[in-house]
Amino acid sequence: MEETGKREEKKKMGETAEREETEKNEKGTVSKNFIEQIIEKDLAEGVYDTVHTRFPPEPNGYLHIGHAKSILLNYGLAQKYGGKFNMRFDDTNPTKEKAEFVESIKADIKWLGADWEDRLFFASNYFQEMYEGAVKLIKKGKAYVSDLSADEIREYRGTLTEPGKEDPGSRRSVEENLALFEDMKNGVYEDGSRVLRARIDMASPNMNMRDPVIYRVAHMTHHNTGDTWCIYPMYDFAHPIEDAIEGITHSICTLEFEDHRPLYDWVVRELEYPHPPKQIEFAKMYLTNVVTGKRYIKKLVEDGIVDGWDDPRLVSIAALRRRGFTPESIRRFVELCGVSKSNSSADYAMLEYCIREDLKMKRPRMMAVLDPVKLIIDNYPEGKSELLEIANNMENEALGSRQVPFGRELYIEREDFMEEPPRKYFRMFPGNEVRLMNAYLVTCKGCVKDENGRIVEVHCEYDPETKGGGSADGRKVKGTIHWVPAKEAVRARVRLYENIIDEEKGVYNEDGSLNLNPNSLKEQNGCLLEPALAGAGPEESFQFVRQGYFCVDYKDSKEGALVFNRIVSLKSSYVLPKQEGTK
RNA sequence: UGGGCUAUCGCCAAGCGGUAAGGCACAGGACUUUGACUCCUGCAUUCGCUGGUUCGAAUCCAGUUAGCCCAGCCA
Repeated sequence: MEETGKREEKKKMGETAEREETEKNEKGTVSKNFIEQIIEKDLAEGVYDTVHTRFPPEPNGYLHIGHAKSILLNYGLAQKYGGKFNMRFDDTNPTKEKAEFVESIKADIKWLGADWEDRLFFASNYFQEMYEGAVKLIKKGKAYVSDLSADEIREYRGTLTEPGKEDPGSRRSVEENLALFEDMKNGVYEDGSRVLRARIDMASPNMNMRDPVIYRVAHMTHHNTGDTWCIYPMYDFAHPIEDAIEGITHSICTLEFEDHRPLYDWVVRELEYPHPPKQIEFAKMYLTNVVTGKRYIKKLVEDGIVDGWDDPRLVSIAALRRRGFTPESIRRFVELCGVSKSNSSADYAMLEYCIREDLKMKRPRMMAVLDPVKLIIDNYPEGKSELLEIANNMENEALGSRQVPFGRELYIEREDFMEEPPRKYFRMFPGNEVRLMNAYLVTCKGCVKDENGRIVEVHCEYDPETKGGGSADGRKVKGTIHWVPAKEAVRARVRLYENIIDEEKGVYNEDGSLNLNPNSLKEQNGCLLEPALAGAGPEESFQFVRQGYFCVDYKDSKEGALVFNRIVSLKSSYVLPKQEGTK
């Protein structure tokens, strides 16, 4: 919502300043991105009277975070200007497309929250109109059938610095072209033997304008049209037609298509579409140090390094979802990144910020001990136990509370005890008093080790007057640590992730292979959770107090055998000194 | 070496001739029953570089450098 901000003008600046003022929203975002500026200008000047965008993926793979930006941009623009957003599969090349991807792409986009309502389209449903468009071009003398092989076409095209040569097919008559194209359509020719080219300018400095191929022969079953066609339009010819048919106003694509815009405009002009759509290019944006290449991910899967396209260390939409990212967090991320024309790549820290921000108030904050060591409260009566009522989220009462059993024997985090603490360590060490979160103040009395010197028990004494964690006499403790009851705790597996890429050295090695981080996955098996977590269901997420945000893995987690993925750790300004110990 | 595009803080990004927004990250400090959160504070005399125009330039002009994209019958 824009703030109305009708304040009287203290400045004489007039409208400009006032308008800028009203652009500010609560989040402090001030300006419009360049696409919004173009749209508003178009609307103001009556170039268009509505906004209609689309997301046009080819169904040839899985969507990743980079696509999310395009999806959300297109959808967001339609929303913002009260227009429409279409979902369209750009399936003009049957050799690369599969129906299974159609479904996964739809699922991902739905999950992200982009709503195409009833406007789900396939470019392949426009093949007839595209064919007629091609015939129209031929009749206008703007297209011709070429006999050149792919290699010859490349040769004839010239180079970046030299103009191309005329294709011999270019001299054919309209009638001959019509007949030949008809034959192409009727399956007379083999794949690759003939193509239809647009007649533009073989000497153009823009390679795309050197009589581009607009139709090719491919005897192949199409996932949508089956064997109806054996000629298929090329992207450059098909896309503007698709946009024009659907009444798209602003056809947003990425920077690499800038050189294609003259061709896009040429097609729309030659085919005389009354309301020409406008192509606008923006810079796609990625995260630093992530893997998105299909080949690379395929290899990671084959090598057993990841367990599929949705491995939580990957950044496909499915992987982000499995890791525990929310649609809201991704939307926020895309929004924070902005839209521009300069190639850039965002810090992963920005994404982490977004998910922490989203989950902070929404999810319960529970206690889970990842690396447990037993804590015994020597002066707590043997056999006694009590139920503590603990708020699920101290900053959000609406999340209610749960009960946690408390007794003489608990588990705490191994790293929350040190026999010989370094400076500024204010967790448990002999003689120190700390708070067991929401329970009691306890004073550490020492520990018991096994024959290898490994600590097996930590001992302490509690102050019965401090139930709930507060002290009657007002004394304060520096440390508050989390715990779980020994008897009632629930076992779980927890996966801790680091970037799959070794960030020090970047994504690729010199030989082009991936520079993998061997520690990208660390699985902890004997984690202990407070009992309230026992019923956590698939994709449910929690803050594990002092540890981070975790999400139940929907693939591997089962009732009684919970598996959690760490979405992101909490920020921390404290670095635990290196422990030399039994490892 | 042809054409297109881009250069503003470590990472994003506003700015559109009137004297460098904001976010992330980072660093201090306050608060704290999460070393979290929250809250303060700090963080580009300078906009790739060089000239020019102007009272005034990140914004205009000229030149220069760097990066990205284009020679698929891929999208």
